[in-house]
Amino acid sequence: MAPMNIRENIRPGGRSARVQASVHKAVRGLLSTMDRSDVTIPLIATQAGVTPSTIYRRWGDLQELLADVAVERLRPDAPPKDTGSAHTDLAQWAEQYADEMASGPGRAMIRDVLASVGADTRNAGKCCGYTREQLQVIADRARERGEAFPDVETVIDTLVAPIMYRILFDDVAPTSEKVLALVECLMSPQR
Amino acid sequence: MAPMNIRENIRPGGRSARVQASVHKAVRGLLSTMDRSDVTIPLIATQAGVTPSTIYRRWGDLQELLADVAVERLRPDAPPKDTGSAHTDLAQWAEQYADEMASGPGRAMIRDVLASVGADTRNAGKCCGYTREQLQVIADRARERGEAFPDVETVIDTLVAPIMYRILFDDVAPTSEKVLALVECLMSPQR
DNA sequence: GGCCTAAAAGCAAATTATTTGCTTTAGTGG
DNA sequence: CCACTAAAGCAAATAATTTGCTTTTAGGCC
Repeated sequence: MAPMNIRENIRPGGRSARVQASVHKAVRGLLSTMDRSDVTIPLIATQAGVTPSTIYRRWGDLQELLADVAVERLRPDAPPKDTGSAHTDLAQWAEQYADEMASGPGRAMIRDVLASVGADTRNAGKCCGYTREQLQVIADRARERGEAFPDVETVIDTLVAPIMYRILFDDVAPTSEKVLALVECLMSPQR
Repeated sequence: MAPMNIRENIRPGGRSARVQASVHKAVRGLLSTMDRSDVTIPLIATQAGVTPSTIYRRWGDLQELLADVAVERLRPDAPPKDTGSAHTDLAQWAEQYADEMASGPGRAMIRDVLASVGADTRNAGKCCGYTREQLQVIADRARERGEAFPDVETVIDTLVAPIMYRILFDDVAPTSEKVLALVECLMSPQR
């Protein structure tokens, strides 16, 4: 009933860390090979060289585990590229964001993250947080350069939210033109 | 493996329709009583007076069934209220939409809908379709009155998407002021 | 280093959910 | 009214999940 929560502080070299790593790796491997509906906890356990009960006790159920893996994969590995101006920084970031999120694996990861209910793990919140951080980097860079740049929350409302909405509900990747138009609308002077 | 798909054409008075109705009713009843993680297919089957295998064969798994029920509950039961002007029509609709979607049951239903993968049932698409229809009614009314009104897709990008994004990823209901500000931005003359 | 402790993992039995082959029933069209 | 088909029931087989208990492991302390 009450699901597991995933501990935040795992000593880096310890057994917990090794188990977590091998389970995550097993999940990634299996998801890349087979249909998600065929991935089960006993299967993952076998792949990871771990007993199923370990996974049940640590993650609670498949959904939480998939969400945990997805959040990690959705974490950006680098700050947005510095292209010389805030406008092009944002445009480039947005195009990449839209592409990644609209891809098959991207969509699956978003679904996994949203489907997990875990009130304390706040998976969806983490993803949103990553996006905010990335946008903040662009915003800070703009300020250093003395360029005008809208509030990060405004960028989320105007640019990120529509991209995500289309992907989630319309099952459509916004075209590059559409994304650029949204960026334009955000960065154009009359704001 | 290959999940069930839910038939579109069920003869109204038939046995299928009765089974569907009693299963849906059982799901709604159970969801209102207990935690969603305690709701299982055997339980629903018992409540509905049906065998579990019937549910498995028709819906495939719990997720698909919950999504099926959720889509039905998310369908608006009436067109948006006619308040005399497009601006107020939209404001009123948006506030109600935000409230409903941000409520506990609303969020749960959205999650259920998004979590179901069923490529042919297109649950999320249906929800989005309902929203479009509602907005189109407001737009048509505006046109009849000779009022200016933005494109429905623009309304989705500017108003609906941010509301939904905040609910899904930030776990926050947009405040009434925020919603009204978005409406304002959409309906203000400089667009 | 060796011992103690707590946390996490393994194991296996019990429970519960899911799948499946076959039978029965209800609705439809001749 | 009878035959046919689609969906439901039933029950046995399989698979997943939970749980109590045992074992291992890493960290802290002499």
